[in-house]
Amino acid sequence: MTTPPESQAVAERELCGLVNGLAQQIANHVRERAVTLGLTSAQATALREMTGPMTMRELAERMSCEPSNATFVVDKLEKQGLIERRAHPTDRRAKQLVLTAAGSTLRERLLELLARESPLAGLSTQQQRALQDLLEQAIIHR
Amino acid sequence: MTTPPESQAVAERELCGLVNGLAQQIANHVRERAVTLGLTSAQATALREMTGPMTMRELAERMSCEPSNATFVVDKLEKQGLIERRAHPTDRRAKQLVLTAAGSTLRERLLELLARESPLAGLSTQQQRALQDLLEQAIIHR
DNA sequence: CTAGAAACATTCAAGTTCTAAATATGGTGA
DNA sequence: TCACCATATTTAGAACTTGAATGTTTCTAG
Repeated sequence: MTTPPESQAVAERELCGLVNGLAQQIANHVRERAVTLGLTSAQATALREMTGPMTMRELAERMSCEPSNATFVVDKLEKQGLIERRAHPTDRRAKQLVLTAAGSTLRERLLELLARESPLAGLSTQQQRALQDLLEQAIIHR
Repeated sequence: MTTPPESQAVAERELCGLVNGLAQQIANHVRERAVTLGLTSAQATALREMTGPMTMRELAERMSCEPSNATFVVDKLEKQGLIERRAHPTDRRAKQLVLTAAGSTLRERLLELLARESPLAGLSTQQQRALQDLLEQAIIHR
């Protein structure tokens, strides 16, 4: 009992739509929480991804954007005193990004807000695990 | 055997990252195909969502964007002769969007391109169904 | 039947995000 | 050393987004 390739394509299209829909919901969720802290979405994403000291390139990759884009965002965060660009200890080409005390504090509050009413709350822990497995396989196998 | 709420939050954060990652791959996939047809991502999305005559508002919703944004995109498509704004048959406030012959042709080519090397090809048909179920549940229950 | 509220589309202003190309500087290996 | 790669930034231009305001038209409560 195979599915005709025609409706297969339709199903994949709808599935892409669902993935985008959920991603959109997540993005909205982030944005809504971010504005209450005076941040844009990208700034919030950057803050969230700052799990520790890293270079511009690393941050750009974690944000899945171009380095020039990361420069723009970090500029804003630096102006707000949330992040610092230091000389990289071993590579003089690179900068080392470090959160300031204010940045760390704000990051904690952000993570707390993001955890509330998560867009994934409609799924049980088992279902979240299943979803994770499927997404990992989809992302890796291409 | 319950999971501590701490690591639960971490897991959800990672899952959000995966969803965003796959959405990004899909978006890149669309963009790469779109440029070969002289379209931007948003224009391609609009074309893809034009399954038939509809109003600006309907299109905006299908594109999950603001109506003012849809105006911007439709302007471009209209200049390229791919879409037409007609008077709505029953509501004089609304416009009815209709693809031109060129628009229909291009849409077909776009759909064909999008179906090739889909970002979801790493999943079997069963897995795609499972993913669909999970995503629908996540999106609806919130 | 009429006045007020709501819906549709557009415009405008301001800002954010993105790509692509160019630049300056520093590292690396033949 | 010298040619090549990597890091970060700058710049220019475009695309995208939001939010508010506007002009029509429709709906609806009274």
